[in-house]
Amino acid sequence: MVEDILRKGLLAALETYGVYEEDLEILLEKPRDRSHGDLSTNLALVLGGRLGRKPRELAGEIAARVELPREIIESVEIAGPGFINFRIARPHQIRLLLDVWRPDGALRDIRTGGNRRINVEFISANPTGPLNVVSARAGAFGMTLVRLLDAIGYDAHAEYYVNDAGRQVELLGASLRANYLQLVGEPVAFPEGGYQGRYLEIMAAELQERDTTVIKRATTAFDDESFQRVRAPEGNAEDWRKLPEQESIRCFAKYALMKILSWQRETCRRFGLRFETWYFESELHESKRVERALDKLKKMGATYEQEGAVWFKSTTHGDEKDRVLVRADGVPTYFLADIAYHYHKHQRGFEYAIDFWGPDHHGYIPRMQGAMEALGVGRAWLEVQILQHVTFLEGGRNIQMSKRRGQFVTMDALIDEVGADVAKYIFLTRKPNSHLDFDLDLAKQQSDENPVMKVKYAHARICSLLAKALDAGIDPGEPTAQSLAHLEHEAEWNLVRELIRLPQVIVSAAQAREPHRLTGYVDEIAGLYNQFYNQCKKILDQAPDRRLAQLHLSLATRHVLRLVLDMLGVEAPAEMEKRD
RNA sequence: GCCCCCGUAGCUCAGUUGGAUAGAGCACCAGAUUCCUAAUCUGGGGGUCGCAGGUUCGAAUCCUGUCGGGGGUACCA
Repeated sequence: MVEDILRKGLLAALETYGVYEEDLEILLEKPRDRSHGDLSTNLALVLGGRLGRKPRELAGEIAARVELPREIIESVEIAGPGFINFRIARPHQIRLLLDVWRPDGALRDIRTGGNRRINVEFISANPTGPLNVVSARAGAFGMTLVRLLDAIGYDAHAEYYVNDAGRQVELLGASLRANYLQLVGEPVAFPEGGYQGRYLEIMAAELQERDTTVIKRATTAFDDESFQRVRAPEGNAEDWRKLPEQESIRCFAKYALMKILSWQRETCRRFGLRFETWYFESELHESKRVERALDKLKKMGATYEQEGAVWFKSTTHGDEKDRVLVRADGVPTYFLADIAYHYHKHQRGFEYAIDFWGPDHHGYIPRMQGAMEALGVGRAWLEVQILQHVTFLEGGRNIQMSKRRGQFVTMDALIDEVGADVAKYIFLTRKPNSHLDFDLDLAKQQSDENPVMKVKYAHARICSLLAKALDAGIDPGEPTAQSLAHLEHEAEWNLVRELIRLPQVIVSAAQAREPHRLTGYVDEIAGLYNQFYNQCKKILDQAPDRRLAQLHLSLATRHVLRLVLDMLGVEAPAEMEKRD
């Protein structure tokens, strides 16, 4: 690493001032302004105050004293109030570019995670209806974060938690049953707070028309392992109808759950989301993990009883008030089930867990981390990322979403209308905790206002150029230091400088949990490539040396674009339809 | 009341964890195509970084206060 070489050289130069490694951290950063070189340090500014020296003078002395390999650092300059700027020699920049190109190069060096297992849980929507667009943002983030963590050497595991137990599922069953009874002319009162979406009416109609085949087909959709526990109840809707009310509701609920989960899973698949585990809450109850988690908390002395309920002393673990674990009527709260779930996550061998939650759950963080602390796992084990809401605009107007009223935009509709790629890309242009206005009209337009198109186009352009080269009998082969030594134009070097940042961009995006740095980066690359392409016209007509260098630069650019687009889950097309 | 997020160009947002003259896209103005895909490129105008203090060599960034917008604050799920 160039940074390491610089640090070493600077530290050696600092010894004369009695300043050593442990005294300060040497920061090296890419100056915003290119004329300030490739890397810059503020060290003289920091040290100036401490040593009672004028920063600019000190910088001059350090710059004169520092010994650096000429073939790597071409120049050392002082500038401004006392910055020391370094320029990386071009041959070394080429080495760095080749390092990005090679599979065993820089991208292997950033794999420092030691294969430690990290669980990343996202979406985890209630199984009471089709996934809505809010889940799409969580999906885009979660999946990209998983890939980022893998890229820096962790073993990241995508997980989806299914709340398939409890009241809401019962309510779902009751809602479907009411719809069905209505159809067969035996109307009952619609359950209070029930789910009124059209999807339940349609589901009821299906049950009425083609009972058993529909049920059978739906059941066979769940033949892989993590879904073994999802099964339709015996018989058909007519059988279920005749059962005593509670049992009847349970059958309808089971069926609805199965159907809805199959939709949700299919929607995720269409959106390019792959979960290694779908974790079912019902399993927590059946396996007695909920009780055991409670016992453990009791044993640790973290609970007390009051007014018939069991409370968790979350105030001693950083929460503002204590929370109920078991209600006075003996029913465990969701909080307790969540504790059991996360405790089991830890027991399953994950060294770290990241959860993506909606903004409505941010108040939940202290108690959840507090519970992990009380269980001896430690609060830092669980990291929670809050995803702010997305506002969807159509025709300049806000679309309000409410599941209860059955008025919401589904994730499927979003995929149908704007495409998974565009949706994912737009979601990933903002950091997770800021609000996002998603303009549906704009995303639908396949126009130049659509940011993903610029990047896809740049990729397609490179593919087209390389195909043209092959047609002309020019096979560029692999980039080499020799071929790239013929890069000349400023636009070419601007591109090189950005391409070699890839490893750092990946590391910083992964560590900061900010996948939007990838979209920013890839947009920059596409822009720089377009500038190069426009300024160095007619690549194929150039002298062989120049032509080869430019083709190799194009190959390297394509490599970087593909790599990043893969992480974003966005397709990199070889060609685009020409517009007009 | 308390907690979280946000406030940067006309609009949508970046701003490399405290750096040098605050950037990009869109919109607006002026240009570029006998050319490997113009979904592109070149140039231009446009700012009291909500406001006021503080911390220091240096603040859009950190601290305090304040104003404005959004969300949360259940023995709900």
